[in-house]
Amino acid sequence: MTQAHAIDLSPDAFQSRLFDWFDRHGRKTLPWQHDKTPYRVWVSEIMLQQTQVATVIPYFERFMARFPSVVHLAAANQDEVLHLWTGLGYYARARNLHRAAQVVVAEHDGEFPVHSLDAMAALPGIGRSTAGAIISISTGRRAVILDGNVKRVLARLHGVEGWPGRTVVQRELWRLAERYTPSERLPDYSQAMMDLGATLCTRGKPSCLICPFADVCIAHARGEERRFPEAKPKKALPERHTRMLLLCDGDGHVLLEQRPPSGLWGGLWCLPQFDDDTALRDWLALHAPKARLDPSWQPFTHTFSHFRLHITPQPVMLGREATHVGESGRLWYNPRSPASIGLAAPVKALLETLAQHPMHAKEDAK
DNA sequence: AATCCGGGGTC
DNA sequence: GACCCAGGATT
Repeated sequence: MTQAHAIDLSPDAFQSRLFDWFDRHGRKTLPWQHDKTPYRVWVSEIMLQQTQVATVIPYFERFMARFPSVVHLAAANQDEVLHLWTGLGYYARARNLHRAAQVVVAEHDGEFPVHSLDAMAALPGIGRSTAGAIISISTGRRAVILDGNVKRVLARLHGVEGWPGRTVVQRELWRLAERYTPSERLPDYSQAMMDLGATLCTRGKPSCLICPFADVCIAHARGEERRFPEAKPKKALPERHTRMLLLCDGDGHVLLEQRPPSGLWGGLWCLPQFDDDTALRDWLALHAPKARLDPSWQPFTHTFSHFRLHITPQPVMLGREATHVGESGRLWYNPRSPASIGLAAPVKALLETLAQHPMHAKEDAK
């Protein structure tokens, strides 16, 4: 995690520009933006976790109509809470919401502990950022938020490198969020930061031309808005192995099979595949008992989005003897005069290799 | 401190 | 099907 330059913008100047933008362009009429009680703000914040505003609105209104207060919610059956959540997803949120309501009633006399960030964050489903949002928006007391929107804004503004899941990056973003948070207009500030991220400093196509911070934004100066914040590093892909049978007849034709219409390589033509050498030999014993196995070719790797496939090509020569391979979903392919069919990428590569180095009955393949 | 969990919308 | 989205809980 590094920052190339420090930007030349004091917290005062930052807040001034942000409020000016918010007063003109911020969202102020969302259902949870009037009557901003801790209860209503809490429910909205939980619903909005990992869920977009447009999706949440009708759920929020139904929820408030049925459970107007934390006492109503605490007294409800979990089934009914989940029923009102159906379609919103992440149902653990609803279970935590219900449990937290019962804790608030049982341990806090039905009042959210908004005077303690720690007490708020101790409630099920409420973490540091959500606690800060509830406190700042519903009470106006100074509390810091750092949700996905704020992370994106700050990472771009300061050119903060690294994935925000990493501790050092997270710590730096919290430090910046703390630094810019004012002591006045807290409800507007929290809302403005989220609005900026949600409507202007968006992930895909940020509207830098109308951004109040375009002149001081590190990411914009570099023309690299899309690089911030960095995406989660892709973890090592699972490994799988397969053997691909290059079954060649006396005319140099190769047996192909068509894949099922859906799934991996759906509908494409492919070499017969086997999990291991035994399965391949069993298949040959059944369909081409007189075939001769050549030495297998050098294994190579094909990478999918979700796993890596190690492929060992196994050439097999047929003489003039008859084979017992059915016709359905199979064809004999001539590598030197390719047909117009869909081929899986590694299969295409193997067939091209075969076209350049045809196997002969008495010659070992490479 | 890093990983896990997890559902709908959108392109 | 990949990727995104107002994170928290778990280990």
